[in-house]
Amino acid sequence: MGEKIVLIDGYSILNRAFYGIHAGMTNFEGLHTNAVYGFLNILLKILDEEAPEYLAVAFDVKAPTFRHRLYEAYKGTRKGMPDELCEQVPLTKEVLSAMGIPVVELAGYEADDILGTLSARCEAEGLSVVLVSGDRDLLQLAGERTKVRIPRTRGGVTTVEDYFDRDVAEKLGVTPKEFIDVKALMGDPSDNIPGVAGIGEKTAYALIREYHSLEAVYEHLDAVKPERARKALAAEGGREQAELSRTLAAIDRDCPAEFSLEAARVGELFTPEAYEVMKRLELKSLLKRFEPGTQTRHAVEGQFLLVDDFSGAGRIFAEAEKAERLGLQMILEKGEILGLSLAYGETDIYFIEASGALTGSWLAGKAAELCEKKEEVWVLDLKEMLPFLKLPETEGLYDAGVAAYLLNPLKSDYTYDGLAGEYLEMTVPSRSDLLGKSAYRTALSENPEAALTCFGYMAYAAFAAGPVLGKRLDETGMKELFLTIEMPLIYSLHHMEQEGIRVEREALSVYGDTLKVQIDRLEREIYDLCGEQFNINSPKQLGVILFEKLKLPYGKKTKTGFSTSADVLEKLAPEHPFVAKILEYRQLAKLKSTYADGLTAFIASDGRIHGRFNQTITATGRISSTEPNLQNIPVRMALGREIRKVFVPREGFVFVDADYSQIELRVLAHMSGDERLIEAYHQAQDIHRITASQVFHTPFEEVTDLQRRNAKAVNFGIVYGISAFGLSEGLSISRKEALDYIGQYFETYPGVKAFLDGLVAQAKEAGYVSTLYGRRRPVPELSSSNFMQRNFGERVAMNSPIQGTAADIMKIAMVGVDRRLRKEGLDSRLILQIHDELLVETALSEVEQVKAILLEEMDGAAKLSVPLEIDMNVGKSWFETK
DNA sequence: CTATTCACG
DNA sequence: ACGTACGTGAATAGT
Repeated sequence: MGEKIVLIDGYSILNRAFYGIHAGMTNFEGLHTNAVYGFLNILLKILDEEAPEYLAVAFDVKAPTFRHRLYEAYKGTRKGMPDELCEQVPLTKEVLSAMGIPVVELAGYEADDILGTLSARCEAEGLSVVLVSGDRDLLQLAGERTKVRIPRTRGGVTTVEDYFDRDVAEKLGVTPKEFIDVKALMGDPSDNIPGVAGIGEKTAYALIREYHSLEAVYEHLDAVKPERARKALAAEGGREQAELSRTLAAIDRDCPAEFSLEAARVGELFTPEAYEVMKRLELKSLLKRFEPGTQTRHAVEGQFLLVDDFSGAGRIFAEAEKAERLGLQMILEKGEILGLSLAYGETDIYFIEASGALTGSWLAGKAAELCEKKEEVWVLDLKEMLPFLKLPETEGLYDAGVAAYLLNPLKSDYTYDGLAGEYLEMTVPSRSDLLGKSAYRTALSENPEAALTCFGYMAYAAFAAGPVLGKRLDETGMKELFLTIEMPLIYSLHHMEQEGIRVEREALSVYGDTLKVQIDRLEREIYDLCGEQFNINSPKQLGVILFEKLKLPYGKKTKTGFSTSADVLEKLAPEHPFVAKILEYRQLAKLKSTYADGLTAFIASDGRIHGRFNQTITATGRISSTEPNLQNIPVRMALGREIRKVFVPREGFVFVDADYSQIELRVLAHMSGDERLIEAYHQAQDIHRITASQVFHTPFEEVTDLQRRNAKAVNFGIVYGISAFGLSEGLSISRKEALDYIGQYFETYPGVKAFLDGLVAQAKEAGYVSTLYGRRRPVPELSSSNFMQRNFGERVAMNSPIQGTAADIMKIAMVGVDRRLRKEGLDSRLILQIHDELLVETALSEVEQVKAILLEEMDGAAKLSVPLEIDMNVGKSWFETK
């Protein structure tokens, strides 16, 4: 067995990678990195599979080649490459150099020629050769000991087609050498080579299959069928064109490329230099493989077992019961149970498929049993599984995703592959690597091996990462937060999702119809006023009308043109009656599309909307609401607020709504320990008025509305992480005046200033800030070299502990309220949380009891140095609870 | 798939 | 000189 060399066509693989992977991928400095990422993924995959002794990458040089001299219109590789791709070429070369992989280039020749030449030389030395390119032209180089590999990336999944000479013959019906003559006849549209006019791909292959060469085709021209092809070949200049095309298509296998085999010997690829480059490019999922000193572990996927019979399942359940720790994952899709994955040892990883008598509900029952019995069970996304597990709060059952969220709330998701990479130093294929975009059910029948791998890793990642997550939570002081707030909260959120909220479909539809009438009227009026029709919903078209046609003065500009946002338009309204119409149109259009029509689509068959409450989205610890978002139902404007009339309790129930009054400012008072601010809260209800009184040195009763408004804006500013610019925008005053207010505020409340300064200092030193309950938010922006980013980091450092602590308190209250409603056997249920507000659908007979529970649990959630005020309202709709 | 806009706390 | 208030999600247009 001889040695092996892998030769890669750099540009063509970059090209494939560029178009195969979402193009928006950039690093912190804004450099595009998607092609580099894709290139490296393909490179590493090939290296894994081939384990070659030698490796080199060929690139085209941006200069005319011999082909351009022969044929002027020749297009070649580097024409028409987008800038986003061009800029990644030097990055790729940098990575390759850091990995010690030689790059071969030669002016006047294409990468194809280099590959052709090097493969010929290496073959002559007895090596086997692997050529990697995205370009099928290379098939002419396939040989007995030369394999051509063509990777394709589709939807993030890379598959590779492999060709030895016999594969070319088998799949194309021509030999690699004959392939050149096929190209001579058909030309190559991508390189602008026309071939013989009138001969397409099909005919070209048919001719060469029959006659085996261009010469032979012309020797037997009289016999050529069909007639159409014969005429095309015989046409004037046809043969000359074919000869030229052949010269252009033929890869030069003897060009003067400089190459030393010894330099191409594969050494340590995962060098510290390579690690540094990866880090700079922020190719995070690749980073692990480059981490100095750590060896990537590959789990043995072959040991995952698929089980679909009772005796197998029974044996696994029995074994799982004995294990001390379990990773468990129900595989769910569209409300159905497809199966259950279990992992309880490094090699005990199983997927039990729901089929036949081994039903989903039986599996769910067994899974629930395990969760209840076992001391330590780790899962991913418990909330999604609860509708099937039907478990009450269960000790020893932990959500690895939620744990990982606490450890780093900035990640976009908490999927098994990320957990494996981050907490197990293990590179495992992601769902999309394995299954592409196909549904679990489809994958299970069409690609059971990949599906098994995917499902197995889910349970394994939870199983293996669990203890690591637990340890990290301990080390970071977040274990209690996890166990006493986040884990119980999963059940409360699940309950709210199950419960849903009743919506009057008819009333919502009437509301939408009313809006439609108004919108149509406004649309006509707008067209009349400007004398033409256009798409009012298009900021681009609207900008043209406003600022070019009507020549109104434009305020702000966005990256793409004029800003037409509401604050700009409001300032413009006095200039032209048209502007007010636009604002009104926008408002109504928003209400109709997002709320009237949008909400209707979510009304389930039980007449209720069951939205989702997400626990692992926000950077600060708040929950988020989706499908639909029930946390942004209109309330500020009268017309929008009307929509709340369609949210009603079921028969015999009312809504009890409770909200914390200014919880964030109270949290600020407590956390800062500022004595005057604390005292202010003990004195009066109206905190903005008292702030105004103290900051502007005015007796409480004499505070003007303007003073109060200003103080309120400053209070907001403080919570957001104060900046003079922001405050000046918020109040429409000069930066200097804003700075003045801030100065006065800090003079009045020096404790607040010290507190906020301390937060920024702590963030700079430790890299994160914390809430009162130990929840952390990393602030990586503070170490940025970008001024704007750093400023942002400072505001985040000031805001997150405040917003986050308020979120913690609300979570404690929610869990408390939910538990008590159930424990006390009430029919009333918590149905919504809107950051500082809870909505309880309350049985008429339980109103007083529920009010007491809300008050006790919300007030008792935290003992701060200022009182927690709670406002409460009862109503027959969400509109009435104000 | 990104940018813009706007609804909420 | 730089150029934004903090945290979200959904609809729409347009590349």
